[in-house]
Amino acid sequence: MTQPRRYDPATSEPHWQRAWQEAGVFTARRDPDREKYYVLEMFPYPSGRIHMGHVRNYTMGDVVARTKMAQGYAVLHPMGWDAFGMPAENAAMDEGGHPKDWTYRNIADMRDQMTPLGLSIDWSREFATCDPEYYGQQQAMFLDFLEAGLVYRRNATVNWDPVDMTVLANEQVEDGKGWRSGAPVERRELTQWFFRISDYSEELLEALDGLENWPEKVRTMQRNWIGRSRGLQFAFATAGAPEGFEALEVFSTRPDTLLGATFAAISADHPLAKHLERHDAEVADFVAECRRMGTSEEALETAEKTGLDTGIKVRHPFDAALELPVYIANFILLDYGTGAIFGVPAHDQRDLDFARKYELDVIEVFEPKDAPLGVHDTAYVPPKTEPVRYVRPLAGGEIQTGEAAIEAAIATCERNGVGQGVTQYRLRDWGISRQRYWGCPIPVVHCETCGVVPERKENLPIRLPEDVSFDQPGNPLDRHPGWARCACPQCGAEARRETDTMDTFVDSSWYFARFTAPRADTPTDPDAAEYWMNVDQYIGGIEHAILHLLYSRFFARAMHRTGHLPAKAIEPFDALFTQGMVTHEVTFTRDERGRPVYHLPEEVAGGKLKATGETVETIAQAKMSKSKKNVVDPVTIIGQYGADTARWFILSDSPPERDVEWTAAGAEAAHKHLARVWRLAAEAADSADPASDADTALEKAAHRAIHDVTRGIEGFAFNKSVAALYGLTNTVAKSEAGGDAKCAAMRAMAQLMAPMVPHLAEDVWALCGGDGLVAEARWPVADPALLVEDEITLPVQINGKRRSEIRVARDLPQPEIEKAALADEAVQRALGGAAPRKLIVVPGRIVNVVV
RNA sequence: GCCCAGGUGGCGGAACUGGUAGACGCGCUAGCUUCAGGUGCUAGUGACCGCAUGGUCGUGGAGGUUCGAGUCCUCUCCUGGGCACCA
Repeated sequence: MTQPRRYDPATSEPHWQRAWQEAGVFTARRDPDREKYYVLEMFPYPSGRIHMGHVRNYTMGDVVARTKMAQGYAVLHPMGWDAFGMPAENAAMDEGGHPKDWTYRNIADMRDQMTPLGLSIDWSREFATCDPEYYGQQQAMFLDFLEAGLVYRRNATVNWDPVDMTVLANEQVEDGKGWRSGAPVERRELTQWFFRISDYSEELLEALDGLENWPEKVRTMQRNWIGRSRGLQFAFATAGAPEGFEALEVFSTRPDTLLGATFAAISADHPLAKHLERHDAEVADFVAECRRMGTSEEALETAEKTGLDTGIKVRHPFDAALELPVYIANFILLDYGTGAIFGVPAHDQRDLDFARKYELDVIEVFEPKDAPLGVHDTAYVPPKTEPVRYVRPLAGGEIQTGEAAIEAAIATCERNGVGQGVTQYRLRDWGISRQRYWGCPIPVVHCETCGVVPERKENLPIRLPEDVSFDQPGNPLDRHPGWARCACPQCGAEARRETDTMDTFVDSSWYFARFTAPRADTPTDPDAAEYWMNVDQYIGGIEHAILHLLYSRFFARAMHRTGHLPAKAIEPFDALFTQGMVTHEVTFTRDERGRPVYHLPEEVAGGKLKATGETVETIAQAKMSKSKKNVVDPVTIIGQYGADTARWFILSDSPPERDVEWTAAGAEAAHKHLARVWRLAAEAADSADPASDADTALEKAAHRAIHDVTRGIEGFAFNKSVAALYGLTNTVAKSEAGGDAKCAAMRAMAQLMAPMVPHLAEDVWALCGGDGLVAEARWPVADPALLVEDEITLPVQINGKRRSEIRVARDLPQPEIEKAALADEAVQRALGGAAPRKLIVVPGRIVNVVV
């Protein structure tokens, strides 16, 4: 290739992309002689446009993938599309057209936008979850799960929009109203399909300890989500309750506070509430009110706590004379515990708020060890590990921790025949039914004589019908004139297909396994799965910390149980990295009512609106969103500066796990730096300077960079790698070394930059005499002999404040260091002839003189 | 409301296991240079006091432990993420 005279990404980036493609460097190949490495970024939803968050995610994955390739691994780095979901249906409703066309068009567009980034992706493995070849295999697994007893049906509540006659997602509920209709949302019960993830609660919890290469915060979040708690379950005897409700089962994690109970409360969905509702108009009204609240836990917890006295009483198990009123309350969850609790206002804030509102007693059970209590508006809830004084102890000593008191209380209750200690989990079974079109059909058939019958595997995939319309409310599959009609797989009589489709989380719970054999005619291929699993490095957003990752962990276990994954893959992601968001400045003015009016960056200059000169307000860091007009389109940036500038900037500033703010100035600076590196390479190539004394220093700097950059990449601190490369650039620029030495340093630079800015790295490599493609060059290893410094600087502190420093040989013995420190002028002055009170020498670090 | 993070110069951030706070970059200032069209190079740049040697203060806030705290402990304020039908 003829050398261009300047850095010209518009020409060189497509050139090198063609060269990689021709050499087939990114095609994953199983190679028994090499160790494999599977890098995976969370696959995107095909919205139609890539955004900077994608660029960040895929660039990070690319850095890992390219580094591992250079280190000699057989790398699998695939890409696909999480293609089912509501936006496609919303688009069909808003703009007409078909979700399928919309989705595949978006996929094509996004692939076109991603290609210029020069990612090391093996595109031959690409698939979309809406491909019948994919979701057909998912249906096959569903049948296997069903047979293994991992799937069942039961009633569950959904958000129901009474005007649109449709089920709403939580995000479609705004302030308790449907987002399209504006009608108040109701809770409604439907029979739905569930995966038995709660059977695995304990295992999913315990296995978290083994996930050492996951962020601790993700493990903590999952631990809390699974929510194992030890408590007491027992039955209150009721008085004045309808027949069949002589006992009320309650669960409490704080049985030690039982003597402070002043009321009992049940969920609005509790069988007792449902019974009462049929005979009591007041209860019916209240329960209906509760059901208008929406189904999310957030909605329940933030709503004002309300209740209704049922008139029913329960007898206190340790004081038969004491009767507690039973309330129906809007903050009790049916799905957790037994859907009924006893309230202890003194030691639970929600219970206290409730008690104050309904003028119930507040009875203190324990108080701080050395102070009397007196609960007013704040419940006393010390950590369970803190010793407190029990003034109304159920069991155990007077002063004990909550933990000890709970265990003592459970033991006492069990001995007295009042219930038993049980372990509860917060984790609920995974409801996968969706009353929507654009999802994977659940492959079962409803037959009048045989009941619910699994579809035969040879009939899979059960394809979505193409002739559907979205101009009417409700589920198009339900409305479709012929699709649901079928023959019962068991008796052959006419039957009806299930019209629910699967939650899209199901699609994303096994795609990583499918990538190991994307065209197999079974869900997975045993040999491929054995070779490629597990994912060595998984990278994605922190917003998936709980659901997606927990579901995938469950799915991998279920797949193993049904023979689709080897035992080693039950924890499918060996290492996880959660990246931060890409944010950007938001600029806005205000309208006459004080509401913000957002402006595009190009409409603003110098803090003023170009059109009117009005001063704009700014928010420094906000998640990019269309409505705030602060989206930076990667396609624009690539057109302006090239992909490498976008990649370099997105890696350079912030640590990968933190948010990064996109700034125009930063992008500009990134581009200038890349151009500078290119110039230095060209100068080095042209240099006829002979070898000199400076050559060794430059070689040392290069090896220092090899060490630092490698460490940065391996520790997921790409920003530190970038900083080290800036350092090397400055050193080369100032170096008096000869041409050969400079070329050698620049070749090292090319290798170290290759994972981050692969196109520029090829330019530099070619300019400075590198062999072949840098993409195929072996990763450099630092020579330890070139990393050591002979002399070091030791800071000298006087009373903990830095006052001076001394230069000493690296391995100077401690007494010599002490002598050197005490001889220092600043130390002499501080001591004024006296001996130091104390002398602290931390070898290689610091000297502290205490006077 | 509950759970999980994060707060360091004008800005993004660095600081390994408690050991020189501010690496590296942006911006800014000054100077030099120029096939000024995304210039390039050199030097300086936490705040305050001082002519200077130097000193005082400084990692959201308040306390504490330590020879020494951005880092550990207690309390507190603010910002972000998740909360099971958004993906």
